[in-house]
Amino acid sequence: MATHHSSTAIEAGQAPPAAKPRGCDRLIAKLSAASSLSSLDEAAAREMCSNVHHVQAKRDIIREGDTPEHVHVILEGWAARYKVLPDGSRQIVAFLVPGDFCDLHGTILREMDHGIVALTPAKVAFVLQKMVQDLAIDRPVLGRALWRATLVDEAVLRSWIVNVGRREARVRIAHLLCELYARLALVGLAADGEFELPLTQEVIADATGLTPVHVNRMLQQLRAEDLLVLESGQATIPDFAALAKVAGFDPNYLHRERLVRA
Amino acid sequence: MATHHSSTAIEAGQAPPAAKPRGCDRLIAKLSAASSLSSLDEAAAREMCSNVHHVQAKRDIIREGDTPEHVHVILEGWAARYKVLPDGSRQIVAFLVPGDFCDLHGTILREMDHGIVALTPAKVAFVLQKMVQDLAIDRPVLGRALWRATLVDEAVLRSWIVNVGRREARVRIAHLLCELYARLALVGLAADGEFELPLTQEVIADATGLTPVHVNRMLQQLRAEDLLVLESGQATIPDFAALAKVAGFDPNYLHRERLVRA
DNA sequence: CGTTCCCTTGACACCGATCAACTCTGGTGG
DNA sequence: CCACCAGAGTTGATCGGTGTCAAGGGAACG
Repeated sequence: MATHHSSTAIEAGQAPPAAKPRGCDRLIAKLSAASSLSSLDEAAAREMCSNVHHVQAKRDIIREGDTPEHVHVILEGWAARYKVLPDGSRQIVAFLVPGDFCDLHGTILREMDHGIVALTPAKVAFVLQKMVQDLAIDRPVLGRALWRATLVDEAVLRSWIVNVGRREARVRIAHLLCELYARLALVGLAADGEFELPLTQEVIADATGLTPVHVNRMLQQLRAEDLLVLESGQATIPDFAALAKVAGFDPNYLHRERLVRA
Repeated sequence: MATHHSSTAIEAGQAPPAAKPRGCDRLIAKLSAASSLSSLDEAAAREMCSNVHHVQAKRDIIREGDTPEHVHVILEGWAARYKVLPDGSRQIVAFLVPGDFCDLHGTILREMDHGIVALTPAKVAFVLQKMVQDLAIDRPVLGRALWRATLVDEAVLRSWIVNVGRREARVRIAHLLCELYARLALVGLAADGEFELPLTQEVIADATGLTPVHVNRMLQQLRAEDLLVLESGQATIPDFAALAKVAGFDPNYLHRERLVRA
């Protein structure tokens, strides 16, 4: 059900009449984070969002082994990259939020080496790979922004390796929360320490390399320390600096030139 | 002590007279893995290797926070990407072997979010970023190969998250060994189950999220199972299929179109 | 009003960390 | 030539963080 993304204060104030697909606003916010886009660039980005599909929660957007013809962009909702092991266990290797690309690498690498699943009902733009390639050539600023997004994704992957490799459970979860807050803030989906967090504890477990049971206990601990408030999919971080300190969170790896907040 | 990279059968058969810097052969082997390079492309790649520096073991090639002016390419020896945590512990997030790029992302991202350290004495090509950028435009096939290399690196990062997140110690190490073998084979530095592995157990520990003590025990176990032979920096995998089975190793994520071996 | 999904709790087992010592090797210098 | 030293590998004893298993509770949904 469309419980997530009830319109926020940020979205309000726009002309309500024309049902303009504001999903792509997130994409544009993200792409213009480094270098501001010209109106032509922005129009091109908007055109990418013209072919929108709705995906149900728990449905795969792409499967491992697929050779996608489109580049997929998350416009609304959450998704996750994941790999499954022979024993059936799952490791989530990235969370995808509005504005994120699922498979920009599909333009160069033939086959998906992992799957992408919708964690909530989601709106996903399907962009023909050819269109992306042409765009990258015709609009170099935009092309560069696309590559930039890929490289930041890579930096996030490195950060995740550190997270699962060297941090203990409680800190690991704290770091994940800090990252999600920072990334959501960048696209206007988090502010004042609050954001929607439509993740089950099992999903968090699969992302942090823990078990759901232990995630539960660690979340309780974070709540007991007043570092986190969770209620019905809404997360509140009362004191971001405090949480960041516990997590050892240094946002430099997100490469936000335009700072959102410390 | 140039103990590593004693000339192999593969390297033999070339004209020995001119001291041609064959370090770049590894680079070319890697870049031509997907699409064969024209002689012009190859010449361009060779030119990238013209400015070679020697780096001592344990010296940083780049530090976190640096804004490099060059793209660095490993021509000989091993290096590692790493991040250090507030408590001083280190997590290695990638191994770099001959043919690998240290910081192709430097052309787009300003600041390094991690350091790169030489694990052995190494030869490193310093290429001006501008040269790389021009090359990527003038020689599109080569430019594409560069991006391809970046995307494969990204796939390897995902694989590492799975490794530290969901595999137990022994299997984790086995998987790392499989990956290294496959990658080295691609550039002609591994064959017949043998390759040089100049890593201390501490380094392996930092890469797998374990302690040196436990790495030691797990390596002993792998040896006791006849899955691995280690002697003075030389690794032998008597039965790759068996090790791959233990590791749950599926090389698809390395995106080798030109298969080296199963 | 039962079913399903998710969160929660407790008892217990175990993998891997920690701490500390010892060996072995190669290198260095007296 | 031998004493010494530093770095790497090895071993054993013990501790603790997470996993595992199992059961119960609560909210949303049909």
